[in-house]
Amino acid sequence: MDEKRVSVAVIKRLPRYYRFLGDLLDNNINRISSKELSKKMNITASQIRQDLNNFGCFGLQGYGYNVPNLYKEIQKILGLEEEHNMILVGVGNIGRALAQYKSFEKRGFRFVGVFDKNPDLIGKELGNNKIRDINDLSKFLVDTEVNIAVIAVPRNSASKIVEILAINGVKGIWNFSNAELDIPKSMFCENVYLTDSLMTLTYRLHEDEILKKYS
Amino acid sequence: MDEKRVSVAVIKRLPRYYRFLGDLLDNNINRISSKELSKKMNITASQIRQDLNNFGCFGLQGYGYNVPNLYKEIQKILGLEEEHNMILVGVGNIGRALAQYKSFEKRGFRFVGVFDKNPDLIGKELGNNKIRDINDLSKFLVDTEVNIAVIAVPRNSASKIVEILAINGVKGIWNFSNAELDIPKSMFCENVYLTDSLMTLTYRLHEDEILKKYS
DNA sequence: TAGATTGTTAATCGATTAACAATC
DNA sequence: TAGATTGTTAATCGATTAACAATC
Repeated sequence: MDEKRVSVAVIKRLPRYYRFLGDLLDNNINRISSKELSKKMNITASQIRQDLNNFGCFGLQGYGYNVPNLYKEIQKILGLEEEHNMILVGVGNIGRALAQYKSFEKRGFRFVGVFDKNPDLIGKELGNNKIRDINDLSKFLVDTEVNIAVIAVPRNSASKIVEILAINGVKGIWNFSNAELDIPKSMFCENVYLTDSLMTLTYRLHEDEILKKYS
Repeated sequence: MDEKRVSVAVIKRLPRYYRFLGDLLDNNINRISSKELSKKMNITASQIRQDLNNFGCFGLQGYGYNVPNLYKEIQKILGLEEEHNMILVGVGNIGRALAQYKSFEKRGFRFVGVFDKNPDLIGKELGNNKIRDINDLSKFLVDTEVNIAVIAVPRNSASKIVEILAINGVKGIWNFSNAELDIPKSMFCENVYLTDSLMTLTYRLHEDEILKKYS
């Protein structure tokens, strides 16, 4: 019944393919072989072909791949042809930045609501939205279809919000809080742990020293 | 000569261990076995022990791990005991959010300089910093030790900045631009591709549909 | 047709998990 | 000492790479 799942590693590479193909398009390159692309992307041609063949046969033997076509296919695979209604929960530094990020609109991501609990913020403008009271979130979700909730609240407020989202059928969470959210199986959560990312950088900066010490 | 490198997978898990151990500390839990921790973190106990033993023997047979001690060790491994001087390049939405992010200070990350090319912004305050002219970056780096540069400029301005950083001996780059930076071997770059992250989420939201289609 | 490059199967490599002796 | 749990070696699993027949 279940299709065999595509591995996380593959899925994480898809947006990168999409970016490189976009660049090729911008440069009016119409055709590319896995070998050429592999050189540009610094991965093996085998991996490219294997990755793509999880989803279909997009190439042509003896020719390679048609760039506009492959670009379009990956776009479809990534779900970028659909419109995505998003809400923002938590108008802090990060939340504010995301709400004002211009490129989202272009790609069909639209903030349809913005929420915070701070009375000083409620009613103020943010991007195209008036900031709403977080207490009205549940009510709002009844009337408006929302695909993705961007969570940018402090660590300990996050789980309560997930509950509300779950009850109201929001399927996707883009989590910028530092919390490890407990998500029902019907939902999907993509975490952006900024401090984790920064820490892996500081690790690398003194890796040699550390490895010498513990060896 | 070279120590055997620790795999990326392990390094990416370290900050997560650090977070969980921090929680345990907050709850005054002093001792934990790999088995208990594995249950909390939803990974295998084997993996925890394997991961940690890349860096040393932090446990005690028959007892488990001392939480404060292990926390401290991971802190050291991640390089969090050192102070980190950062600069921000690019005062857009994301840059501004990062510069104002409070938690950095607490953990020893300090913005010592903030740069942009926009004359309207130069001279204005951002956090504890006056926004400087990007043209003064090179000069600034001669006088000030900088460990990490946060790059939050548009895609096509990024590579020029990397050049300047490289010449002036900045070792770490935390890249928020959409560009794939070409980095000299002496430097380390941690990328935060926000749109990539969002795309993997939209992929998941319609994965079943896509797999059915291509199966 | 000859040359190129795919899609796909098979081989290799590395990471995760299991098992267990060492030892607190 | 008996029980628990580590550190570490061995087995398994999955992902990456290589090879090649199919085919444009």
